Amino acid sequence: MNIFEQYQNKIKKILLDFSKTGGLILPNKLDGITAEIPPIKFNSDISTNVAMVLSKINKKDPMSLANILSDKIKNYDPLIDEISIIKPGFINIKFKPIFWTNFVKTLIKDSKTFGINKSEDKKKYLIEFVSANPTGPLHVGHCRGAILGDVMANVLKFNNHNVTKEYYVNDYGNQIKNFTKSVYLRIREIVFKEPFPINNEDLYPGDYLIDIAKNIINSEKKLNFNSFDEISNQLTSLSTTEALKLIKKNLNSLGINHDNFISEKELVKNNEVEKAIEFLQKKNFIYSGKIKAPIGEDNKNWIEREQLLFKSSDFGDDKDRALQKGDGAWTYFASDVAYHKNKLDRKYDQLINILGADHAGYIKRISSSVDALSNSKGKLICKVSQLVKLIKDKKPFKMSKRKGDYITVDDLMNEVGKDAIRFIMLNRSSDVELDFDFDNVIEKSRDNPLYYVQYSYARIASVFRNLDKDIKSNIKIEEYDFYYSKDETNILKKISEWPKCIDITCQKLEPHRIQTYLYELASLFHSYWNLGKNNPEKRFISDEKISDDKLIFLKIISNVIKSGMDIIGVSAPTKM
RNA sequence: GCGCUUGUAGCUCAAUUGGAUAGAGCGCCUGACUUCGGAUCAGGAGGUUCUGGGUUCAACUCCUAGCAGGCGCACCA
Repeated sequence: MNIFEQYQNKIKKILLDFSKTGGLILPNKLDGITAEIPPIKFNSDISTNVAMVLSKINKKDPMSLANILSDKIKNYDPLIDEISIIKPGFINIKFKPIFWTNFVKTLIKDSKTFGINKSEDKKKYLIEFVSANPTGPLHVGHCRGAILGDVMANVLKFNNHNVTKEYYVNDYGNQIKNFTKSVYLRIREIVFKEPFPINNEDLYPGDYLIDIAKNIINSEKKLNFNSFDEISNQLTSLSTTEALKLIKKNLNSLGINHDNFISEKELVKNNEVEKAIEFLQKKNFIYSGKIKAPIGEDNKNWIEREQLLFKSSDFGDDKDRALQKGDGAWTYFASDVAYHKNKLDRKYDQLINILGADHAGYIKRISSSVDALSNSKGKLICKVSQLVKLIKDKKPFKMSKRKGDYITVDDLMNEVGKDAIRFIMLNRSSDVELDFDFDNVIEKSRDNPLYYVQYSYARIASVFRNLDKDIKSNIKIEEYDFYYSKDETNILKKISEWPKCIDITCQKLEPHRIQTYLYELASLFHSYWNLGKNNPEKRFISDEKISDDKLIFLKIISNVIKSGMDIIGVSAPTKM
C-alpha cells in the first residue's frame, strides 16, 4: 500500500469533479501533481502542490487557488483534521490520529508484502554483471559492480519483477591465449624445472597460476606437457575452468549467485557472430571501410586497412567500430554484439549492464548495436560503477605495482567480512568514487552505517527477547483503539515512504537509496529509543509488559529494516 | 582534441525522481547517559550547491556556454 499514490488519486478525482462544475480549468494531462510527506517542521501529514501547478492555466495566484482547493479537499475526506496553506502555495493536510492507526492496521495485515508496488507491470529483466575475464580470482575493483548488480537484482525481484542474473565469460581471444600460455609455462616449471619468465609483460605472473598448474597436472595425467601446440585447445578450457572456479568461489563468499554463465567461445563456435553480423548487414549497418588512427594515443604501430565495420556513428558514437581483426578473428566487440543479439532473442523487456568506470567509453558502441539490433531505443541501460579507494590508517592503501599483486576479494573477506563489504559498497551513489576505509568498516559507531542499522534491529530484538517473544512471529491484535504520539508518527511517516523508496530505486536503478533509507530510519529509531532514558513512559516495557500499540510499532519497524537488509544481502542479527 | 562522468559545510557524502528555511556523518564546541535499554541521544557553530546565461509559479536537479578533477579514446578485453 502506498498512501501517497492513494492520495494523489484522491486529489485528482476531486479536481476532476470540481472542473465538471466549471469551477476549475484542467490541462489535458494531470502530470506533476504530487502528494508527499512535508518537512517535519510543518507538522502535517501530507502535502500537495496542486495549487502551484494549476495556478497559471486558471489565471489565479497559487495562494488564493490553494484556498479554494483546500475547502474542496477538506469536504471530501472526513479523516482530515485541518488544512493549512503555506507560502508558495503548498496545501498541507493534517489528519486525525486515526489515520495513522489505520495505516498501522493495514501494515499488520500486509506485513509480508509491504513496500512492493503491486500496480506496476511485471517486467522481465536481464542483468549482466561482473563478467571479469576468466584469468584469475576477483579483486577489489570487481567487487563494487558485483554487489551493485546483485542488489539491483534483489530490489527488482522484491518489487515482483522477473530477473535473470548473467555472467559473460570472455573465454576467447588474446588474453586467454596469454593466460593459457602462462599456465603452460607454470606447468613446465613444475614438471621440467624450467624457470618461469617472470619479466615477460604479456604473461600472468600471479602465484595462483601455480595452484592452477598443479591442479591440472594432478587431474590430467595423460596430457603430453611436452608440446604446447598439441594440448593448447584442451589446456585453454582446463585453465579457464580453473580460473572460473576461483571466481565462482569469490562470488559465492560475497553471497552472489548468477543464474547463467554465457561463454563467448561457445557463441563463436555456434556461428552466432556471423548470424548477428548478417542480420545487421541486411539493415545496412555493416560495411567494409577504413577507420582513422586513434587521437592522442601512441599510434606509430597503427596500420590503416580495409576492414569490416559497424556504423555506430549513426547512433552518436565518435566513429564506426571494427568487427574483425587482421588475422580474421572476431574482435571483442563483434562477439559482444552477437551476445547482445542472443540476449534480445530471449525476449527480455529490459537489458541492464553493469560496467566498471574504465569501460564507460564502451557504452556508446554497445548500446548503439543494441538499438540497431532491436530497432528501438533504450532496450539496454548501462550503469557504471566508479572506483573504490581503499584507505587504511587514514592513508590511501596503494596496490603494489608488481603485476598480478593486488587486493583480492579473499583479502577483503578476511579483513572485514561479507556484511561490511556489501553494505559499505552501497554507501554512496555508484556515480561517485567511494572510500573504503578498513578501519571504519569494523568500527562500532555511528560513523559506521552497517553497525548503526544493525544495532537498531538488535535493540528491537532485545525488547522481544526480554518479553520471551519471537521477533519473527506474527502478531494478532483484536482492538486497534490506540493512537500514536508525535514522536511515533514521525517514524510511521518514514515507514510510509518505504514503498516509494523501493519504486525510485527500481526506476533509477540506484541501490544505494535502500541503504540511505535504512540509515535514516535507524536514526529516527535511536532517537526515539533514547527518549526512554529520561522518561519511563517512553520505554517499551513497563512492569515486564508491553502495550499492543508499542508491540506493533516495533514489529513494523523491524519488518522494514529486515526487508531492507535482505535486499542488500546483509544479516540483521538479533544480538550484537 | 573528442566522449563519458563528478563538482553541495573544513573533510566524506545525501537530497522524496523540478518543491517549502539544502540535510547527515566525521572533525570542532556544549550537554544527557555511567549505562547489556551496551556502539546511543540532545543542542551549537559551519553554505553564493564551481562560474555565467536560459527554461519554470518553483532549479542542487532540466537546457546552454565555460572552469576544475577523474576515467576512457585499439585489430586488448
